[in-house]
Amino acid sequence: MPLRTAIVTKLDDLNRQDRRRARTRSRLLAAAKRLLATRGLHGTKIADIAAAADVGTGTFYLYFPTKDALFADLVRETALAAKDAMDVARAQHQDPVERARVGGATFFRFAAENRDVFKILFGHSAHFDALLREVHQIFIADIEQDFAAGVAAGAFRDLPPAFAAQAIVGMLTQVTSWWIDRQDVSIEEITSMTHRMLTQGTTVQGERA
Amino acid sequence: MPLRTAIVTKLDDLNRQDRRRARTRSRLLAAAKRLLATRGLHGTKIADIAAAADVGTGTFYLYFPTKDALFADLVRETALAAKDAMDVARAQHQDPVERARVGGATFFRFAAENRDVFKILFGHSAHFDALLREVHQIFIADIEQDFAAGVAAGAFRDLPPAFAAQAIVGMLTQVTSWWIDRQDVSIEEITSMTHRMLTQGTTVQGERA
Amino acid sequence: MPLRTAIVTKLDDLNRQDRRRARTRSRLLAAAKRLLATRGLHGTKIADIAAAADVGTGTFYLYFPTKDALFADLVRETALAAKDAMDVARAQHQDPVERARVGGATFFRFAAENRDVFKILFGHSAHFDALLREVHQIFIADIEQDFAAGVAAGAFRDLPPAFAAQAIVGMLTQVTSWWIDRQDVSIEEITSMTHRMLTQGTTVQGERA
Amino acid sequence: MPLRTAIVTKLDDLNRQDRRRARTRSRLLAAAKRLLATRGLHGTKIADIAAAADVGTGTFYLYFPTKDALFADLVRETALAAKDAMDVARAQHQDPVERARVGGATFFRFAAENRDVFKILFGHSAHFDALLREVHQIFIADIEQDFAAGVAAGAFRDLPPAFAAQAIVGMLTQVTSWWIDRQDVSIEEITSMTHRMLTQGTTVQGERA
DNA sequence: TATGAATGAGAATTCATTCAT
DNA sequence: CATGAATGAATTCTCATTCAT
Repeated sequence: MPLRTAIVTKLDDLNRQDRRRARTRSRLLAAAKRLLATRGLHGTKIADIAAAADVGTGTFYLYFPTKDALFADLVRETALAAKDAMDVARAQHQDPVERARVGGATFFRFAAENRDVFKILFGHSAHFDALLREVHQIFIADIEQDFAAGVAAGAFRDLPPAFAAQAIVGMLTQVTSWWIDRQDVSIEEITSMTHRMLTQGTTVQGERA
Repeated sequence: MPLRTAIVTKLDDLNRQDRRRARTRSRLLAAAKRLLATRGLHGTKIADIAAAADVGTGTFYLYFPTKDALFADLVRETALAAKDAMDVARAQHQDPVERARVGGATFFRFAAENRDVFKILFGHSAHFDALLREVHQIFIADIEQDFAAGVAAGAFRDLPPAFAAQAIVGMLTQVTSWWIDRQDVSIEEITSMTHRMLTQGTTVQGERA
Repeated sequence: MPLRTAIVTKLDDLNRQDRRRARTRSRLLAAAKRLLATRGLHGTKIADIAAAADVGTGTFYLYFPTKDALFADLVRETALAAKDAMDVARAQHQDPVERARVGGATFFRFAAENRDVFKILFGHSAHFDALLREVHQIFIADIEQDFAAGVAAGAFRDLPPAFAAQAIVGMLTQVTSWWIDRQDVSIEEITSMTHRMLTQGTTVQGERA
Repeated sequence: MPLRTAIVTKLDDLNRQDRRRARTRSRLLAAAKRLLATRGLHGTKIADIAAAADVGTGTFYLYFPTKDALFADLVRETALAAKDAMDVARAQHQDPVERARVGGATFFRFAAENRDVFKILFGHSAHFDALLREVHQIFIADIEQDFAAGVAAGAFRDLPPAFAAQAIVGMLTQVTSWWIDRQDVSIEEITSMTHRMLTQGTTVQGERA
């Protein structure tokens, strides 16, 4: 065999190997995505992932050092892909409000196209889903009712109360979660800022409809 | 022993038993609250909770069938207490906006007074919490920056961008989480409603400052 | 109160106490009998027995030192009662064969009247009942078939094969069980004696029909 | 590597794996056999079996879901092996009586060669085995005495009373155990059949000595 | 490289028994 | 006497990770 051919063959082999590795890796990720979305991190065993990806248990460790590492890779890759999509969309606009709008729209669209991972990312990790929903519901029911009354009274905008309640609870809980281990912001400030933001919105009055 | 005395004694016994049981139960809940807040659910062993409550391991099982069950009770009881506090506060007012304000304020105050449980609720101790924060941060950083630019440009209200970003992400993610298993709302509607709510707020323009 | 009356009262009290104790004891035994027969020794918890007897858990220990002790009492009392019944029946007869007959008849009658305890005693203790039956069945099926063929060929007496197979297996297994940790009898002797006993019976030929 | 070789290697691997699994499984069974025979089912811990088989604790669970399952497999496999041996022996003969004889002889021989498992089967190691023996003894003592008297009186064949008592009790108890959950046979029939079988044996009178 | 049997530390869970009331 | 809450030693079982083939 001529030297040149040998080298080319060797390169081909390397490429084939690489492609093979990449394929196995994504099969593992895809299998994990499926299982994690339904069973949660704790409920998903490495052996299950390997079996679902149709590789041996040990093979898993040739691609990921631990289960957590795979999980982290999965989550990070998806988050970065979402961010990229949002960046691309926002780059089309200068206006801050417009940028915010397309950012949000892209986020939602991306979520729709990646339900599995988003369930892991933002939906709560399977095991306590039911509980968290149940607890959220306690607050949401009240807010929904109050919001509907406010709409009827002409005080609140005409948004579906079920939607508004979710949005409000989302803001309250995230802000709480953020604030809870900070010492530098007083609760009064948090209360007042959240109230302004919820009632009046982010945009300056009159500037926009 | 006269009959009357005997009956009273028996009733006393029942009450004593009941009180004793109630005491042990709350000691377990209190101990769990402490441990879960710092070590997370996975990191807290049942034996640890029992030890911290100063009871035997087996005693735990006289009150809760599993660790998850205790966790669920803890979360539920706290949520209901928060709801009660909010109900009391809201009952003082008729005006929908005012009711919303005191509701929120009470929620935040309650969170401040029950940091331990809220830390558990928001998973500030979970195993992969660091990862979820990291990922959230990816989105928040962008939004914060954009929001700051919008404030500078006079488009957005003068709210701290760090706060606003949290509030926005909270709303987006909760709405996503809510919508993700629903078929009956289109993503365009979600996008548009969320945008209106975020930019213009809940209250009808002009009616309020 | 006159002395005499006081003494009588005291005696009455003692008797009442005794009767009360006896009653509680039999309620515990009766409850245990019921539970043990269905769930087996291992599957029956002391707390269950106490609850079924409608007494407190601790009360159990005022009557029996351990679970095994109750079990032993139950079994021994029943066995001795059976033995007594058999003794009474046998005492009516001089003839060895007749004594054997009424002994067996009484044993069967007693078993019929004390199914629960007999299930514990001779039926195999619940947990492995199914397995032991399954295994017995392996042998019994073969023997039953062979026995039926032997009856058809005029070699064996006209007994129901299903019955005969049970009887044969019972003899084989009990003899095996008895012999298995003895060194003083050869297996050839066992084989030959068992065969003689099974084929020719216990009674001397010709003497009886 | 030529395709043929590759395939052969893969097959070899599969066989190797299979053989390895089979080896581990029998080591576990052998270890269990040893321990169960001496310590009984309850007294034998899974960790003990694994240790005795020189494998890790977890390995046990790769082969048997529970201790009971291993026990069941052990018993079943032994019973089937015994049945096979008996089948082979019986196949040599046409005559029903002869078939019965070699069947019994083979059963006994098999028991002698598999004392360990038979000890487990007959519970010679169970927790309350001592109790059951004690109780059996109550009946056996009487029967033994009566049988000896019957032999002396010339009514019963000259069989060792200790042996005969075991054989009789075995038949009685097995028949009882079989009959105890049946509704379709009267106790009088059972009594009479058992008596005929015990006294006259299975073979037709006069036809054989 | 791929495999899957083997590992064993670690956690959950049970329940006979005690004992303060 | 009666009670049933409390105990904790003892066991079972899981599953991430290793490694010989």
